[in-house]
Amino acid sequence: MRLLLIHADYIEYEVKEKTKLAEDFEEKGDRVEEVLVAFTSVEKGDNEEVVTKAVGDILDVAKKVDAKRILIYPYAHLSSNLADAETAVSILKKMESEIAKEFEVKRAPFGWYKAFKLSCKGHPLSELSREITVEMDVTKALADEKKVRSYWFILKPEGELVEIENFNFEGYENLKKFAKYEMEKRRAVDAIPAHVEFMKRLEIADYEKASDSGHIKYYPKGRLIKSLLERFITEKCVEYGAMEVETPIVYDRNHPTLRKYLERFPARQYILEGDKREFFMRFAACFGQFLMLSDATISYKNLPLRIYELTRYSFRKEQRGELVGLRRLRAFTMPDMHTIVVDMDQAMKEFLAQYRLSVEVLREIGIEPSDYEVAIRVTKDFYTQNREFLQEIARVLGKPILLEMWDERFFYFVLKFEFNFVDSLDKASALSTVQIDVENAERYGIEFVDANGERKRPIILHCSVSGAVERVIYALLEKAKFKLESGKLPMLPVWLSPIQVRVIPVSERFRDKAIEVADKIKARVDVDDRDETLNKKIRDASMEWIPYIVVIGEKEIEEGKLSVTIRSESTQKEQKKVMMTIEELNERIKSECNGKPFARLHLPKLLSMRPSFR
RNA sequence: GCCACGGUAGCUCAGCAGGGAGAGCGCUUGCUUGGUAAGCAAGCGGUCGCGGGUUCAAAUCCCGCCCGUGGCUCCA
Repeated sequence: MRLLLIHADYIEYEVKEKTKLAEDFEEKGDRVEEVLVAFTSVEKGDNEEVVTKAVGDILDVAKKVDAKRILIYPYAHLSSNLADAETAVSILKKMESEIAKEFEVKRAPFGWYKAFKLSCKGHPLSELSREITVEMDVTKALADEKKVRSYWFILKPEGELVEIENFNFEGYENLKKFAKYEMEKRRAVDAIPAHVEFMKRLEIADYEKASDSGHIKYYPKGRLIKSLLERFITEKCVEYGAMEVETPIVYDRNHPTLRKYLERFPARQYILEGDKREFFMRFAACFGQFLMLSDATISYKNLPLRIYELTRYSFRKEQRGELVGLRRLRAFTMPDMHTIVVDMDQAMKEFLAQYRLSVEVLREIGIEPSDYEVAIRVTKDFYTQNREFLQEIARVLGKPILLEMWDERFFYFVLKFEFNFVDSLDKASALSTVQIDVENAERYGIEFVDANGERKRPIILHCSVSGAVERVIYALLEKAKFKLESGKLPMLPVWLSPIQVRVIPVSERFRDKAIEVADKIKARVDVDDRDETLNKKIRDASMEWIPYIVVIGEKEIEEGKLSVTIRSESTQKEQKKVMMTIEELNERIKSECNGKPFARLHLPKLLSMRPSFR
């Protein structure tokens, strides 16, 4: 709603002509003296809360300027995002009746062309404009969330549930850090997270000042890593049985179904002005997929039914202070799979299967169960009814789990798990997650037909099998930091290393030979043909975390073998050098990358041809 | 969004009780043609984050804004 408030000696108006939207009005016009005129545009999405706020504002001003009465004057020209006429009239009437409780008030008719004369008093407060918006129902939603009470437990692998203060954390240091972080959310550190330095130095990614905060640019090496992860994660979901789809990135903010969802979750949306409508940018793929499912004809025979999308991007306008490197962004890429199932029994079976899938996906990416901690969030009711099921989950990884129990359900789900990575600064961030949603099938009108021909509401599972791809990269880089601290050499898994093999000629004379060898290696391989010393080139390759460094000179040519420095077996003190044939090297790399997608090098093969991006 | 600290060459940073804009790395050129973690030399390179103010004079002092990091908060 937009308001223009003018404190006037008088206003005089005369109705001229009806528009199509006009409300009934018998008189010719009116003259009101010593009045605060509230020129008002009712906008799309305005509701009772807006009325309350607007009335509060108008009364405030009226009292401050000592006006004797108020006139509500519908004035469309203050906004380009007007509400429909019916809503506008009802809102204006509501304002009138609310103000009438405290103040003398009149209202000019809606939908007429009117002539008016007005004498503005001209004192400092005599002309004011206001824009009244509601943060959806954010305040209410936040208040509701605060009311939900959490109880913290540790679920032991044998299935025993222990109150957190009675759990002995000896031998579970990481879980202790995580639990502490979750419950207290306090931590004083004075360091830049390790991955931020790595992502810049390795030319993976960097901040882009010309964009909004939390939007990142990816250099060729970063794009390559990200692309491989995206392909891998997508393949795993499709292999699991999901149908890949693609849905829009922006949605109507006032779409009846979506609006209810937005109100329920006080998100921080990016808002986009359309020609006629106002849009928000998606924060997950739920909307598009749910809308697609609500139009689908689904039989119980089709269930469980899974659809999947890799969102590039999802947008969340997180608070400035929350944004850090690749850990939390305002635009991120997330695998988002939704599964609809017949009933809670099937939901639990799927939940367990997707839990196992998430473990497997992270493990193949290079993130082991020892690298993360499991959290389960569950309503008290669900826990009480499904104790054995939760014990079964606890057995999968055989390690204790942090369990948060809510006395009532506030979110749309009754059960959720997350895998949380604890980084070098003891900060925890969620990777994989699955939730059992008992609310959105109803909201979106998603149905299936059961064996008796009756329409039923399914239960929906939300699954992000790896969590945001950017966050996976963050976890891999932070994990590399741990390696560095333990005296080993930091590196990425071979299948994700932008350059897998570097061939270095001992001198200019062996350049062509080096290129020839490089062409026989089946991997992402490049050749350091720069005019630098051998030492320098070895050092540079090492600084780039290249898994295999091959040196070519007289000796290698004579022997017909390669001198290979293997990073994963070297330490900061000593390099592991092995003589092997090209075939042996190829075989080794092949086995390390088995089952993972491969992308060719998308940088010039010769280092002399390659720019430095920073 | 709030509080604190930071932003100087492509990168990492020094200079900051006001008065010549610097170093190392990188880049270019020349010498060097090497055997497993930085060969030598010269040169190029800067609206000192942006905007305003104070001053004879501002990278340096003051105000506002932007970006980053930590904390608060938050994380559908």
